[in-house]
Amino acid sequence: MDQAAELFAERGYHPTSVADIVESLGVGKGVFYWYFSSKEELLAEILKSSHQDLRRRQQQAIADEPNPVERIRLGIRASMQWFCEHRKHFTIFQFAASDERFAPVLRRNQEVAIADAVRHIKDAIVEGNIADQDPEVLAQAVVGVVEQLTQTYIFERSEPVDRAADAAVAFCLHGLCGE
Amino acid sequence: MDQAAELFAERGYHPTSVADIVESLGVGKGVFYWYFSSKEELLAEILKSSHQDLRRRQQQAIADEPNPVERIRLGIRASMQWFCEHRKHFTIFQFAASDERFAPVLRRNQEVAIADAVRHIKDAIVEGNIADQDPEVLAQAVVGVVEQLTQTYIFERSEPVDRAADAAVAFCLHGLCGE
DNA sequence: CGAGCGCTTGACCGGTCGGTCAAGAACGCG
DNA sequence: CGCGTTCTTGACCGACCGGTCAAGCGCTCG
Repeated sequence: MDQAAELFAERGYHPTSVADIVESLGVGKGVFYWYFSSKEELLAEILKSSHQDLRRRQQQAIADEPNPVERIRLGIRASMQWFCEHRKHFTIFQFAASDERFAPVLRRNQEVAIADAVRHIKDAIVEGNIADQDPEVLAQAVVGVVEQLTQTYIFERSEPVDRAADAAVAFCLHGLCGE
Repeated sequence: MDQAAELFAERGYHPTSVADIVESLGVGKGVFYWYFSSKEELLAEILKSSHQDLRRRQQQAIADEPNPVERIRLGIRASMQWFCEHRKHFTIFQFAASDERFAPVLRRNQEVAIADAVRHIKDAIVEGNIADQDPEVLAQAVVGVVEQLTQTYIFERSEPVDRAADAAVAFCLHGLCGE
């Protein structure tokens, strides 16, 4: 499944044939259809498992951190680190978002991620560290910043994750105006 | 070309055949290859012209506005308005970003958009309305926020553009912490 | 009128794709 | 060893795709 993700990311979903996948694995075509009912199901499975993996990483990173703002900072950092290590999944996510068959799966995954973020934002609002605005809007905006900076600075320019993560955190906390 | 964009957005690039496109136009296949050398060139052309259209809209919106922060606000608003009216192009952009053949074109387009934003951010820094940080990072972050909020609130939840735009502007200016 | 050219048609081609299936290998078990 | 189950193979199928091209339409201009 990991090998298939690699191929999907390199060449795109449609241009990668089932024949390509099984060949790169050195197995016959039958074995593919023994474990997956279709090529479509394979991609859905990749989407699901990578989302779980990212979420696990976020939870590990913020475990036991009492300060909610610090949890957000660590979550952003962990997410960017994960994308850096799993660049291929980023491309796959982008494709999936553009395909009507996979967009719903992706949307549900993102709803979970947003819900996670919302919890910490609410905590921070209660503690008075974050202004009292709609937490979901804030969470969506944070996700947007993280994805954009990840793509530009980590993938396209290969800058260190730390630098990009610090920039993302700084913007998310204080926006254009600074503190 | 507009009709083709519609189909690409609805069904995706690969699943939309040249036969589908010419059929929906009620013309023969030959006429397609008279005007475009390939299906790939058609998409590249769509990418190019829609980028120009969006940029024109931004420039119209901010024309004659002396205050750089206000220009940024108007630019964000105009962009979200444009995406709202050209939803199909948003989906196409997403697909293009996931395909190695089109990603370079898209990247150049985005570089232009970022450069536009950077100019106004620099002006605002000079005037002291925006903190003195790397303007390009700020511009990238703004783009991320705009794209994410557009997708979630305008496309998925059909909220009014004004509300989404106000939320984007508020976040971009002051981040999580508020003013 | 008719020669030439820009434009249009749609049958056709070579090739590829997702998915099937009959055949059999590998293995556990009595 | 014989038998059933699980897993594996790769040739094969029908469908479809991007792209070509010989043929023809209709407009302009001499």
